[in-house]
Amino acid sequence: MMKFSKKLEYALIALVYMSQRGEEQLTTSREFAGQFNIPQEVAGKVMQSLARKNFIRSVQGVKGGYQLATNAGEINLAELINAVDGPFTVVGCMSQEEESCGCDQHDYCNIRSSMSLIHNRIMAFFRSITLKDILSRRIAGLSGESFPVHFDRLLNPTDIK
Amino acid sequence: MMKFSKKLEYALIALVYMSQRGEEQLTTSREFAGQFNIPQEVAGKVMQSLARKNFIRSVQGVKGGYQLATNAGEINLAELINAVDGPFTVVGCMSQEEESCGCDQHDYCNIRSSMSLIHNRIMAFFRSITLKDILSRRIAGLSGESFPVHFDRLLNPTDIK
DNA sequence: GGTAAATCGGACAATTTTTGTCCGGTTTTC
DNA sequence: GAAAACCGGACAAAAATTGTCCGATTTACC
Repeated sequence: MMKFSKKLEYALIALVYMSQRGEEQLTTSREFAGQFNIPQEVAGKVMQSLARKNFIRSVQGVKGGYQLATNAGEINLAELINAVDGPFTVVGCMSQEEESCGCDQHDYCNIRSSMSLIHNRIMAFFRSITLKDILSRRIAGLSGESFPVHFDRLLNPTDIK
Repeated sequence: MMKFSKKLEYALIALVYMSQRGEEQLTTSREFAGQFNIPQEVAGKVMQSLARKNFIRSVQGVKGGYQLATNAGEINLAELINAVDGPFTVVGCMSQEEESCGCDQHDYCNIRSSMSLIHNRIMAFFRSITLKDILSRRIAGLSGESFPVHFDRLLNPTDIK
């Protein structure tokens, strides 16, 4: 429940992978798929999504491949989710117009305004996480202990638009 | 993608609904289902889940139904998700032991530690939202404007266990 | 004591979403 | 011109979600 999609995982893995080999390096979807045991076609599509949003640059033809965009480090998780999975909604009626909503019955959406709030919060959270954050967290290493500093700014109320 | 499940929605609606009619009031699953146009059996099962975790109290037999537990207001969203949908994981390998993970290949989990961090953050966020919060937000009314004060404490680093 | 209304709980069916596959096209290097 | 790459649509398979069915138990009331 509420799991990240595989496509998103693949996209993150790809971006991290490409970050870790030089900026200039070209990576083919085939190579990426091989390295991480991901179905080639799927890897291809994910990278295409990333290219469409200019998170990475595609080079066609033999000797082609993908290359990290300049300041890819600033890509945030919200953009990434949107690029790869389409719009994120914690609850169905988040995207629609005020009244339509799809859910029936009178008192319904009991919950709507709170859900909207939660939705905004999570969006703000995702917006605040950049690829650079993800990268540097890994460099900082290890799993168990206390909370790394550069995550501390996440989700303060002013982030809400 | 990453949507809350219907069961969770139903559970929230139920708890809010029950909160809004007196504490002592009994609510049958049939009545609840009717009010909100939810399939009876589903409504029943959701309420059973809630009862198993003692979020609500069940009274069997004719004239039976469900009753809000005392200080139900303190139930938090994380508990609720767990009760209704089972354990929450942003990414597959979150629940397993260190090594098994399920994902193959060498460099893999590129991403693991960052995902774990994100997972913890979201958990902390959900833990910090109580039923009371959801309720009062609704009373505070309206949608558009600035952020209500009682949500401000969410997600500061010390929440991480 | 029997009947009806309610909670329980398991098995299963239907639907939707996610994930992966296939195939043909275009671009470019050699 | 052939091979290796990106591109993109249609579709198939698998998994998860959602909903249905059925029978059992508990209890109020006649």
